[in-house]
Amino acid sequence: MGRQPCCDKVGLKKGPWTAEEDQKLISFILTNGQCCWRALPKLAGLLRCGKSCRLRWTNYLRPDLKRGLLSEYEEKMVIDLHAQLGNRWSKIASHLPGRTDNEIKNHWNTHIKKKLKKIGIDPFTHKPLPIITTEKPPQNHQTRQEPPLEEAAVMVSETSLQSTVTEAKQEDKIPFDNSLEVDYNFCIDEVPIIEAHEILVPFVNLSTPTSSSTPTSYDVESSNILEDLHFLPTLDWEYDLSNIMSIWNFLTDDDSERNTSTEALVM
DNA sequence: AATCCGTCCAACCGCACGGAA
DNA sequence: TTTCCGTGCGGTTGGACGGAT
Repeated sequence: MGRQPCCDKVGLKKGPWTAEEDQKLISFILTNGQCCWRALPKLAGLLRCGKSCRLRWTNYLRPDLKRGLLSEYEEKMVIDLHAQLGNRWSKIASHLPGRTDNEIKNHWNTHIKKKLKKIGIDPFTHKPLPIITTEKPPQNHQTRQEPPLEEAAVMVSETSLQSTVTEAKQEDKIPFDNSLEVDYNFCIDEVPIIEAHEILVPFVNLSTPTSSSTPTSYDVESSNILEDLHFLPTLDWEYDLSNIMSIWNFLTDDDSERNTSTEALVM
């Protein structure tokens, strides 16, 4: 049967938005609120499809958006959330007030992926990348003795990942995929199941507005995330977060500081 | 100065999902 | 239950920009 296109594309404008178009969209939404996106362009006098208007609004014009590069803290959150949630950018964005899924996705693809690769971590699995040597790889992986330092560190994220996937299967009805169970490669019996709201609460607390006009801003510098997370049951959060911070030092430190970070990983 | 090349990011595209009829 | 519509989501694209040659 085929779906109808979201709008009649004939005569509609594509490409970058002009300041005039932006102004029309902003003033219409501020006056009338976000109504039916399909009808909006006509009502607002725009030669755009509704989808384009929605995207422009949510990704660029919304007044509560933060602009500019992600802070260090936000990047750390993105990495940890990606380890838990995978490429579910909208879910990740929902934990970062004022940031859009598109923005986070772009930042991941252009910055964070490179940083992770640079330190030998696969950005897709959050596991160490295979070490490239001139020798042939051993036939039997069980002969491997010690995991690289990064592997020990990223186990934190894998733990979170497993619990979140388990939860997602229950709540979001993700189709069960046996390959997931195999890939994570650790015993889920040892992993406490954490509900989503238990994970989110500390970050929600952190987002206490610092000014009434900017409800999405929060004072990252003055927050003590370790203290905020202590209420969580059964997990040694201080230890785990210290490891996360150590991973982050790998991402942000220059080479002269890297040895210090390495020491932190083996504590 | 000109060209090439890589990076970044706004915007587009197609699919999936949920709700209404 | 089925179909249709509106919206959301994630992957991809294309153009602007800046640095290297």
